[in-house]
Amino acid sequence: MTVLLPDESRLDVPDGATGRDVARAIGEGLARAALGIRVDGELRDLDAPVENGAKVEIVTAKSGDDALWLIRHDCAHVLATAVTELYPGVKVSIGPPVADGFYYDFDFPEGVKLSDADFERIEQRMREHIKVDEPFERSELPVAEALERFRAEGQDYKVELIEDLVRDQRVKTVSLYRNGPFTDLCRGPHAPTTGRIKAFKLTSVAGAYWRGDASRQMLTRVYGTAFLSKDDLAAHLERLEEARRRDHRKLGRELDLFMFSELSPGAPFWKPKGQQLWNELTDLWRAENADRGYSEVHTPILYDADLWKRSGHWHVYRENMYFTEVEGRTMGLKPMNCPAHTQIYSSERRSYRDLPIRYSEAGLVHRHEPSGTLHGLLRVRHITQDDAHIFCTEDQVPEEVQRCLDFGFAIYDVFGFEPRLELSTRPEKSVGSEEMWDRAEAALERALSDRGLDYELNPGDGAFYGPKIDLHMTDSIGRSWQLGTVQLDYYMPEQFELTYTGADNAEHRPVMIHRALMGSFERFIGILIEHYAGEFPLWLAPVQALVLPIADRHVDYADRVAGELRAAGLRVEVDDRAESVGRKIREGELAKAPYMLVVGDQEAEDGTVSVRRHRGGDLGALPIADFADRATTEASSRRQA
RNA sequence: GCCGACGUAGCUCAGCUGGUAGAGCACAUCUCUCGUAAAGAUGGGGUCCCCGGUUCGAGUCCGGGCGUCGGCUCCA
Repeated sequence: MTVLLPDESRLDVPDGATGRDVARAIGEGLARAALGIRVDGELRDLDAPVENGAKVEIVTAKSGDDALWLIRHDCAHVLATAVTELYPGVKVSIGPPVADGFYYDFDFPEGVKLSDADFERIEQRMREHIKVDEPFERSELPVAEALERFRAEGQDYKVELIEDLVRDQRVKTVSLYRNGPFTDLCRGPHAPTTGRIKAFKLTSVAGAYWRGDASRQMLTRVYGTAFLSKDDLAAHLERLEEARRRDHRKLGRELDLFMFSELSPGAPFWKPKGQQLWNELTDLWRAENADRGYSEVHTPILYDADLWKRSGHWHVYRENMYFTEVEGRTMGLKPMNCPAHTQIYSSERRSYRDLPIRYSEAGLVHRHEPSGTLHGLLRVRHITQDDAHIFCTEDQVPEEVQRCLDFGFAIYDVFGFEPRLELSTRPEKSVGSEEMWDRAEAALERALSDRGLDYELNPGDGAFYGPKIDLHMTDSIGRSWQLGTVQLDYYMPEQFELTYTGADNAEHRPVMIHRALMGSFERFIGILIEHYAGEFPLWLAPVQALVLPIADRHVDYADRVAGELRAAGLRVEVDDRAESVGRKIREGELAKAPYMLVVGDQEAEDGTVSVRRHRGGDLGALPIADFADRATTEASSRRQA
């Protein structure tokens, strides 16, 4: 028979040939290096047979993700091997490869608690299994036999998995993989032997629900990662270190931006420098909203529970809201701004001539996020959304949605974020007619396709009241975040009986578009801190220039310099402590001050400043006015170079 | 909320099997007046997260709570 190779050439191989046979036919070296095969796009074991006419690609260490997937899957099995040996009576469940490594979920016997202190012992045992290079042997077993086997071993989770396979997919046989003493129910594929794992490390231990279901057994998940070379592992650990170095919680403390108190979990306290950052972002937000036809509003945070009953939040979201009694009335803190904006909308009679009406608000909402989910600025209970609601006619929806997307792109562009779009459609639990949803989804699709935008489809992931487009972006170290969302809403206008008078002099229902682009100021700033590693562009930097007098006699001149620069609109501080210049520079660098201006006898005499750029070193002396020009020009352009 | 770990000075952390708490940095005072990443000396500073228990005695052991961290679930 014949197989097709990636370079389009054909290769004749005997009938019934396996991937290994194909590799061998190409070259003995390739066969030795092979980890698996990709047949017509499907990843398989190296020893799996190939079909006549199939496209066959040999996966080696150079194959990137495929190779990593295989050895990480292998490594998960090796982990389970070591754990089952070291902890008799442990039950195994599943152990897949994931984005940066793999995990395996275990159910340890009563009384056994695993912690990362146990990793060394487990890793040692894993190394032994890798060193002896145990082959992964695949076998097919009739379902009945497999069930009997795992029942006898007390492996309840495996039994459940097989039972589900029988029920959902009507399988007759299941595949098992054995490596050394360990046999696992597994679909595969695997690399030929454990020895192909060239570098691995267990990274953390955590709880995880069996099958992701919070009502079921909590298992112990051990995370690890594996690579094809020690260098790759080292590079990965270096990346993790980089992420830790950029952690906004650490930088927030070091740069004096914000803090938290045990007395108000999930609610940041903004210190003067952090507030400065916040204000700059607010200025950007306000200017852009004004340019794009939004009217800024400001609404209360506390409302009678009746409002929440009407908006539906009481029924769906009560558990996550904060309530208080006020003179016998139940009042609730708003978890969203939309009901507030509907109040303004419906405070007057509206004409079709008024639409679209666009209300923007830096809306303060409170959501009782579960305690275990709080995470610095990225997951808070006190949330300031860059919110807006657009009330428009059905016909205006596509254009308004496009305007929202353009707005989002413009904001992200300021920070150099690359956006990615997802369209989410009607979920199972939804309100409104089939026809309405079809129209709404079509409107969103049209908004996307008119702009020629690529997007991913998320069927069934929309909000209960309407479909949405989510805006995701990637930061400077490759992490993806969901920031913005543009949602169509046909429900809230109905609930609040919003109307406008049409050209036909009849009452019509407007459509509401909810949109947030940064998501929340808190989260967005957290992401910015990590994106810039605390080294903000000049326009955002809380302190733009530090003036460093060399000796006490230069303080007057330093104050004069600071005064002139402030008059030019720059944020400047003078370090007038009786410390050495070396010390002041060191601390200025650690505080990531964009500019440091050293002034001594020479500068005072010439009316100059010696400019030092953060990370850029000494740039030489400039007249004060020249530096002011340079810095104000730089700060006035928000867009990244 | 669930699983696990952790909570000691402003920060980073040490404190063995229970015997009245320590370092570096930071801070204060004094001396030094300094040219591109840390001058020197002296000193102050603790409800060892909170509540309860065991004990002659608890930072240390036990129980409960709160918070933080890593995950899981959740994010309408």
